[in-house]
Order: sequence, then structure tokens, then C-alpha cells
Amino acid sequence: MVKSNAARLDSIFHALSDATRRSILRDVAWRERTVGEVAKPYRMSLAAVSKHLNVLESAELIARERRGSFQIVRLKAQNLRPAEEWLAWYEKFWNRQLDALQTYLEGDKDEHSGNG
Amino acid sequence: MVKSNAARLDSIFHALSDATRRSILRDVAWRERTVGEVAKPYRMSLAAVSKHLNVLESAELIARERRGSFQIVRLKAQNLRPAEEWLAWYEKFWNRQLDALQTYLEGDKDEHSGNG
DNA sequence: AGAATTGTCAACCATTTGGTTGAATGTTTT
DNA sequence: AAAACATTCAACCAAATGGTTGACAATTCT
Repeated sequence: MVKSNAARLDSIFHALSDATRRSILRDVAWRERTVGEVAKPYRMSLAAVSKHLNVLESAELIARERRGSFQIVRLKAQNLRPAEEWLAWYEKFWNRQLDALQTYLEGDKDEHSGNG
Repeated sequence: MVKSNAARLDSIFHALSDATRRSILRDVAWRERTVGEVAKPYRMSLAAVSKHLNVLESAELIARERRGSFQIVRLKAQNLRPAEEWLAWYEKFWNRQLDALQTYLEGDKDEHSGNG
């Protein structure tokens, strides 16, 4: 499915809004895991974890790939980047003092291209 | 309300998962605005915008303050920082090549303190 | 005091979310 | 081919979400 920038950010931030899903991303960050391995730490059913994986997959934050009888879960970290960039735009508001913001204001020619 | 780190990230990412709310944050970033000014660009009712402001406020991404008969909306950008930091942890997975990751793996002593 | 303005609250509604259980699918093993 | 294993799908449920409208509250203006 092709998504607009806004819709892509919607799905990424939505995927990240649940602690279980954020935890799953950590779990698969350093190495691929099977769905069963991913599910093991959680108290919920395998089907529930599979649904969380659906949410992460539709945000394209993971990919699933069948390998033999297993489904392998792999992080697609590069697709976190739009979220990180969206947030990075706000760094100036917490990094700088308010009067520094003032000078910023004068120089700002809106180089952020209407996403969000 | 005091929230755990995970709950705080839940509420921040949830607040950001809606395009209207992200747009509102942009609208109030450079200067404070009244609720009415914030609501004007959107086709929905003022009450609907007020609810979006509730979501942003409970994530502490904005503050509302009465000034005369107006409610003034102000960005609290510093509270985006936990989200930005959570995401920053993943930069290594999109910045580096896979073999650089390998060296990373050996040196990693998990300096990220169990949030998320 | 009364009217106008600004915004919130309450009740309601449809849709989405996050979980469950049980049946179904795809793959490997016997 | 049958059994076992790994995972998804479908149906269901309660709670949360995102919107509406109308009543209410706080403030200012006349």
C-alpha cells in the first residue's frame, strides 16, 4: 500500500505507541527471530503477538519472511527515519534558549517541506 | 499524573500518531495561539480540536493557560525528547553497514536503561 | 444585570484497538 | 498419509478513539 507522508507517520507513530510493540522492536534489533521466539517473553497469546507484528509490518518497521516452517522477523530500522526526522525538527525548541529562538525565527525560511 | 517511562512513551507516541495533532504542534511551535486560532484551519468542530488538545496535554506536549477570556496553547517541546531518544537508539541500524554493526555488537554493553 | 464570546463538558455514535479462543494453513517429521 | 509443529485467520468482546451536537461555564462588553 502506498501511503502519503502523513499516513506513513500515522502508522509509524501508532506502531510505536504500544510498549509491547516497542519491546518487540528491541527484541529483533540485533538479530532476526522467529515469531515463536518473539512471542515467548509476553504473557499474551501467540495470536495477540501475531497481531502486534501485523501492526509493525504495516508500518514497515519489520518484515516477516518464511524460512522452512518458521516465520522470521527482521527489523527494518530505516523506516523509523521519517519519525526521527519529524521529531528532530523540534530539537531547536528544546536545545536553545528562547532568545536564541528569536534569532532563529528571523532566519527561518521553512526548509521543512510540509510533512506532518 | 506520574507515569512510568513506558507509559510516558505510550502517550507521546499516541499523541503523535494523528496528523491533526502533529499539525497542531507545528502551528503552536513558533508562537503561542489561542484555542480558537488553533482550531480555525481544521474542518472539524471546536470541541473536536479541544479533545485533540486534551490528548496533547496529557502527553505534556502542550500546556494550556487561561489569559483573559482566551485559553493560550503553548508547545512543551522538551517533552518530545524521550521519543526522540528512543528513536535515536535505532540510528545505528540505519546509519551503519551490517559489518560495522558486527563490531558494534561486540562493544555493546546495553547503556540504554530498559525503557520502552 | 444581560448579552456576547471563548472554550469545555456530557452524552452519544461508529470505528478501531488489543485481547481471547478455536479452526485452518503450511511445513516437517514419522 | 498421518501426526506434530508454527503461525495465521475468523469470530467475538470490552475498551478506547475521534467525531458530532447541545448544554454549561468563565470572561468581557454594553
